[in-house]
Amino acid sequence: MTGFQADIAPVAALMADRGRAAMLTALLDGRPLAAGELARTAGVSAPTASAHLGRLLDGGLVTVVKQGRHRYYRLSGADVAEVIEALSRISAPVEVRSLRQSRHARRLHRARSCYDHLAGEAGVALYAALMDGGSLDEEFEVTEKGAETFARLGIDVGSLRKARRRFAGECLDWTERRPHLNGALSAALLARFVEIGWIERGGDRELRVTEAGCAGLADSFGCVLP
Amino acid sequence: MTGFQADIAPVAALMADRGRAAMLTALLDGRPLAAGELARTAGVSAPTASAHLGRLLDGGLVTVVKQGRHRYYRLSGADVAEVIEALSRISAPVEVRSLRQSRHARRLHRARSCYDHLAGEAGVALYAALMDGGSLDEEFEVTEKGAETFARLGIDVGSLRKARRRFAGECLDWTERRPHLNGALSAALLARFVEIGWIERGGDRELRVTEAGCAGLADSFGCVLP
DNA sequence: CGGACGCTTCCATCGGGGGCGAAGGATGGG
DNA sequence: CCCATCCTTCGCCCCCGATGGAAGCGTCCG
Repeated sequence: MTGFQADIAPVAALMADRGRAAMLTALLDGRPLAAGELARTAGVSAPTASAHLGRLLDGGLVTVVKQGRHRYYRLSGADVAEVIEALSRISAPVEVRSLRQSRHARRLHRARSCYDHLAGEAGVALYAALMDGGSLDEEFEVTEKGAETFARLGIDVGSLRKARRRFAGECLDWTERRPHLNGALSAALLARFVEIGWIERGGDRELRVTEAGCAGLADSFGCVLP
Repeated sequence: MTGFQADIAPVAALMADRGRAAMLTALLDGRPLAAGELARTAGVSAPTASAHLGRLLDGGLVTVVKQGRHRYYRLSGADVAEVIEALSRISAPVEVRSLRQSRHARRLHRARSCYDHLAGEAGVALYAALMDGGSLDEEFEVTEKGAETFARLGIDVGSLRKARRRFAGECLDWTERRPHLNGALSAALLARFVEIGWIERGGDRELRVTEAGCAGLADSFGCVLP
């Protein structure tokens, strides 16, 4: 125990900047976040955030995964989270909008936008329902049954297919660690859900499945939300 | 859990300097250290160390107690120690002389010099034995029995009494949290113990009670060391 | 292919913190 | 009463790191 010597100053220095601390705190729950989001969270410009993230990366506090043109950063391990929590315990609490914060986190977990499509528990559940219910096959092609269902919702699968964008695919959901649906189809679904009042947009990526949406999703896709 | 927000950057900044980190690590076991010692530990000048300690004090990571012309700093609580330990876990280990370090700490705990007199477990035990055995009374005066014992050891109580320095008193032992003996008498005792081979001086405040010393202390004062 | 977007690299600026020497208080010893 | 010791304050220098604008690179979209 006593006698173990470690060079804590460099790691502490990585947490000693307000911007980096905000980023690390934002990553505390293990959910990966894109560089741009972290920049907004820290309230700094993109170049500054990039420099900060580079230092955190060098120091081994975070890891990065490239996905398309995004770079998702996450804490490198639970050890790091423990340090942040221990530090929080002896630090002055700041801005007691914690209630708001936690409510926000809970909502993001349940349903959020992944750029233009649905993610979170709801996204994963919908994807599972689409596959299990036979609306999509394993090649992400719309089945006859699926086409019928989508048409009934007012979604023109034919025009979606003409878009250059990928029609549909899997996207690993970061909070659920299970895939949700991607691509033009998924984007069209979310847009339509918002149009017909099944989903409401909140601030900051928040999405909320309405009661009508809950019933509609169950009715159309056999999708039951937790 | 999630949603708790704290301003960790300022506290982390206090640990982000190599010198301050060394000071905090040196204080990890809860033992108070004087500013000068901390300066040596950190390898910086006295003014620099003073500035660092001032910042640590402002930040609430350490507390200070004035004792004479010394200022003893200690960690303000177990919370702080936990942060340092958590940080150590994710930091690169440094200089694996940990065996030496821990041995040193153990020795200081058992017996060390408190400037010119004996402290640590041995110091506390000797003081208790002197009082319990009736060599000193409650006014720190030497009793008849005590005078005889001191004389047999070759200590001239009379000349000690002539010194302007305080003859004897209590000094709170920082590791034991119990008092040990202070003043001219205590200094003379330590000096004499070294002369007659009961105690050997080591580096860095270390003292070691020899086998002869163990027997002699038990014989002369009824002082048994743990 | 051209435009938009996300992110990074390069660059110049600039403020704050670390460093020590010298001097000033405070305390204790003789 | 003077000196030694311990620590702090003051003053100054220096350098690292934070910052954002402009430009470069890869990716996605149409």
